[in-house]
Amino acid sequence: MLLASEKLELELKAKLFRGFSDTSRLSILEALRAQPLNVGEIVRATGLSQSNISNHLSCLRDCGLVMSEQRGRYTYYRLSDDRIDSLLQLAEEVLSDVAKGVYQCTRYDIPEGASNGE
Amino acid sequence: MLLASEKLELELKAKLFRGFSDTSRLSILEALRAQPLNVGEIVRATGLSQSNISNHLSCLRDCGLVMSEQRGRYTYYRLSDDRIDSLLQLAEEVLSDVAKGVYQCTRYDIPEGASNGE
DNA sequence: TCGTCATATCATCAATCAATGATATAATGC
DNA sequence: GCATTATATCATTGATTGATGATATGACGA
Repeated sequence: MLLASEKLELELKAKLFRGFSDTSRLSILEALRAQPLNVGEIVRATGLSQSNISNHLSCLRDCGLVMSEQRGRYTYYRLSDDRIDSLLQLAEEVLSDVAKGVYQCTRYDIPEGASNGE
Repeated sequence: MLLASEKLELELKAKLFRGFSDTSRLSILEALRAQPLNVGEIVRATGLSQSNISNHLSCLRDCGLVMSEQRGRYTYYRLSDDRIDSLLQLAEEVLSDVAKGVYQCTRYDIPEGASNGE
């Protein structure tokens, strides 16, 4: 059984991870790893729709994963902290090493450029 | 725009994070951080129902976050890798430091020496 | 073999979530 | 002011997900 404070911690942690748990948000985060971008740039980088991006960005902001800054009519977004980058990095390592099973589950056979390019 | 292989990587990463993105699963993982436990012990540690736990455990196993080992009629579960622990650790640090906003969103009123200033 | 304990699975229902298209706001330049 | 561009918000819809209770499986001891 959990104390209220522990429960709250769990909820926060879950919320944090939920920020990472969607491919659209992940691709936004990946785009932002390199540099801050405005929304239009993110749209172009990810190929997702503007409203979709905008929705996810506000989710990411709520989760504390990104910060935004207004410049004229552009809104620039960046990762809120280096540790966000570290988390993504660590996840990659875990994936490539530990979760071979996950890879196998969804193994693909892509010659190259197969599957419609989107 | 993403290549197919990048898209797959994103999906795997999202799947990995999804394992962490639910309070029930997180409390299971937290329980397992200290030591391997069987299902009944996890049920007692978390206060969740047996079938709920069992469902989440199979999800966690599929995601590669935990491994199971049969011993008689008990099934013991443990974290599949130290980096799972590191991820949880890092998430805690990010939370306590970066995501003050998240804390504020859900501020609670713990009497003793809880909140840092601001 | 029978009864019991430990765990897994299944079906169902409710809740949450993501994508979309339409529209709103707000800054800019003419 | 008006048109344009950049971004945010909203409502709707479909999909995914989590909790639950019931039941199934499988190991163990009597």
